[in-house]
Amino acid sequence: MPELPEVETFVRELQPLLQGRQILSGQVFWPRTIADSEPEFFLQRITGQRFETFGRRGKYMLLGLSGGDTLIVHLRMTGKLHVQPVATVPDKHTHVVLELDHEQALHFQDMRKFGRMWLVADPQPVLARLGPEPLAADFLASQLAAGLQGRAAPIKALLLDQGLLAGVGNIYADEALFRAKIHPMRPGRSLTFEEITRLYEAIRQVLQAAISACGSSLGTSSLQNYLRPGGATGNFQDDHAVYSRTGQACIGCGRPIQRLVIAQRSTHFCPHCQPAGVDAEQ
DNA sequence: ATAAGGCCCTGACCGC
DNA sequence: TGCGGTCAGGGCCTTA
Repeated sequence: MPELPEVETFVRELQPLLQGRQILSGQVFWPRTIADSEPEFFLQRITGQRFETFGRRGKYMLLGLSGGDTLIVHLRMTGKLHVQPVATVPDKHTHVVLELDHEQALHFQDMRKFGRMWLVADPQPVLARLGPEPLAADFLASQLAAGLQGRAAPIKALLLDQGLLAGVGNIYADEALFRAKIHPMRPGRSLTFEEITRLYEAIRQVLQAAISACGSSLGTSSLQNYLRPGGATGNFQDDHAVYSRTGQACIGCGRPIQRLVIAQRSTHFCPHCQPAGVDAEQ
């Protein structure tokens, strides 16, 4: 599923394909994909604009257009953007097509139909609830500590809270907790500052490493899998220490990786390398 | 204010 | 082979 590293990879790889391209027309096949307006209005407003700038906030793609609007795209679980020849017939899971100049088209494909698009003059209201960017130069461990203060929920659940930290999802929450040697059930408020600092470093390192590897592709089919704009897979799944490795040997101690459900999300960890600790309330 | 559970979706997978 | 049930989960909503 696309998290911060996958969205960052999408933005980086879409830029050379889309920059300067003009939107000539469009079609919306699943109206709910357009989050904030009627599809007719969305298409009428986006037509004629060119892709100019390429950014990301959390798991949101921010595609700046020449008319001053921003096309915001959230891929959620199975969303993908692909640049195709204009003659390519959209498949049953393609919900938005934007016809571009140079005989090309941008296809939004999303088997699960959870993905959303917004066309806005000001992105801020859509992004208002997001917490700090974990890779920003001015993001500090003390901010993470402040966010965890007084929170009784398991640290794994808190890492998934986009208001606390923007961009971490199920995969990188598990990977960061393993690297920081923290049990996922630990209440947020029980973490010492030393542990929070370890977690802060682990989050930044694992996200950066995943970006360098162009993200993680884990699905069993091309519809479910995260695939880059050109259809290539990411490579970071080969470096996962715990995610989707239930029963396999821990890379640290050789004992089997275990699976828990926390906040309705599968959670993978090593009970030996990530001990619950005396402070854990469960 | 936080926390927990439901909902949206469809294809893969499992057991019979 | 066919079929029903379960699982996957990000963000938003409701409820306590």
